[in-house]
Amino acid sequence: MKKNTGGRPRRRRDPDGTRLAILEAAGTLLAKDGPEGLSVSQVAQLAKVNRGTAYQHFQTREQLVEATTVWVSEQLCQSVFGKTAAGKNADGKLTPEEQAKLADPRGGVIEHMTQFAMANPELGRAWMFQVLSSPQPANDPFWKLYRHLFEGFVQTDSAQPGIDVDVHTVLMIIGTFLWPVWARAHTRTAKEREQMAERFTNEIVRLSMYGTMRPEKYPELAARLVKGAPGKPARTAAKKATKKVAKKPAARKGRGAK
Amino acid sequence: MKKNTGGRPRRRRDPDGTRLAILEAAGTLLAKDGPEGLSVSQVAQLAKVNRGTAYQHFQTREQLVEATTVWVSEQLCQSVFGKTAAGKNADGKLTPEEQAKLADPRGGVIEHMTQFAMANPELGRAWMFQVLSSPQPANDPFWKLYRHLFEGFVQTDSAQPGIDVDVHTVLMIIGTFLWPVWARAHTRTAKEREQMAERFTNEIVRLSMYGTMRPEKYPELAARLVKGAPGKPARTAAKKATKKVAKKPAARKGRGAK
DNA sequence: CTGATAATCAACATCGATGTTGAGTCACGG
DNA sequence: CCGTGACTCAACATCGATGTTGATTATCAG
Repeated sequence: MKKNTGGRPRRRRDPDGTRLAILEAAGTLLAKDGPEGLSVSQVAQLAKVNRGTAYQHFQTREQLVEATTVWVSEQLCQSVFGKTAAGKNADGKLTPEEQAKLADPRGGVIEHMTQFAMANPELGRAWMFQVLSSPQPANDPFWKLYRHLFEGFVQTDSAQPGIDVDVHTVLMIIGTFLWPVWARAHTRTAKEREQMAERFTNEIVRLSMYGTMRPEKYPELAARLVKGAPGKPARTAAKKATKKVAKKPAARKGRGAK
Repeated sequence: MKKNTGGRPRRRRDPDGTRLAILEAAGTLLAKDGPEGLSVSQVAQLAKVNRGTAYQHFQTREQLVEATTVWVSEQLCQSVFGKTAAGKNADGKLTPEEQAKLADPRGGVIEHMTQFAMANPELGRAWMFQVLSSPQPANDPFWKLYRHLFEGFVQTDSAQPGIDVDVHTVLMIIGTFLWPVWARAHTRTAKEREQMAERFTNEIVRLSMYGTMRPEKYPELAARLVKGAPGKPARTAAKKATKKVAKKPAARKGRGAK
């Protein structure tokens, strides 16, 4: 008993396309409002899809958020690492090519990440929201992959000794994705943004090579570092990370009927 | 015509205390849900205050969020920097003591920040949400203060040449506040958390002193760095930051009556 | 061409959140 | 001792968001 009275023409039937449209819209809004701020209505509106259709693809708001976060993470993995070095070499050793790729500021992972982050600030932001909201940020596939690559580099003799892999993963990943947020606020043209990206990779490389402090100016600090900090060995310390698969359902705030 | 029928006993009259309770509750929830996920109802419930009371202190949800963010930032400034080095020496030059304080890993700003961040992961998280949601992250007082201090350090001869202050500010601030999020997920006892804090400061100091890559392994990279990147001078480049005070009202999603 | 399948959508019932109002209650100054 | 004003709170009206249902229609297999 329902004719298509006015309104926009019925959407062409294309399940996968619709699903993708919904995910993209959800990603955009995720970047704007965070996981708790996301509403199915807004997503549907932005995706130019009836809200009911969204519920056809994702049974509940929670599931939509969930699906969107893994989709975002997949996008990141895909775009930054491609299918190269995805699963193989899981023993922690890098092939020489991978090691070179990681370190090289031209065409290496760092530049790749920065480029992608600058080009897709929304995805990066959405991903950060997700990380901030997750009880186990390090379970994220992108996070794991990056950490794995970097750990491989650390074990080569091109790396300085005593690097803490986890601290570095936090610094690099987060920095790379937050930089575009900062840079957006200080640029107007695409050209400027390109310069910002370069500025970031340059500084990362500079930092990686020389740090920020002149060691000769801090003799006793340097002495303390070589023999390790008082309380701890200060080694790479990849600590097995108390697994504890706490997968709580996390009852939603309370909106909606039955 | 309203008696106190059942319910909890009326709250003792204490405006400032109430206001503070609301702000603290709001801060906690801000850390959990982000600015868009914050609801006045939840805040009131957590603060053990009637929802109407919250509206007495903050006319609207938006204003509550706003007030909470500035409060969080103030807490941060207060706790990390104290009232030392707040406004004076705004010319960018650090006194020798300040410079020493900044750099010293024992009792310096870095350790201070890390300690505070580890002790108050919620505040840090709330602050990060805020930064992520703000169109102008660098306008945050805490951000400005940290940047100012670091810039002072960069201009001393204890610093390596060519440091990009903005990139560093992003890395350090964000890293410091995200580290506790990661660390929380991997620790159980307070002792462990203390070690995590130390691990972070140690790595920051190590990174600052030696970087991650052995320069001798990357001769042509090193050569490129000293004479600057091809496209740009790659100098300190503190770029005057297009002020543009875009203070948009940012119309709320649309809940609520009239 | 035709019936089955499933994607799309409008409408419904329900609920929580917002912001407002007016009544109760405490504290303090005169 | 008694207002006066600030503070606290319950109840109201309204609106948007959720999740469900059943009608409609595009697409495909036979």
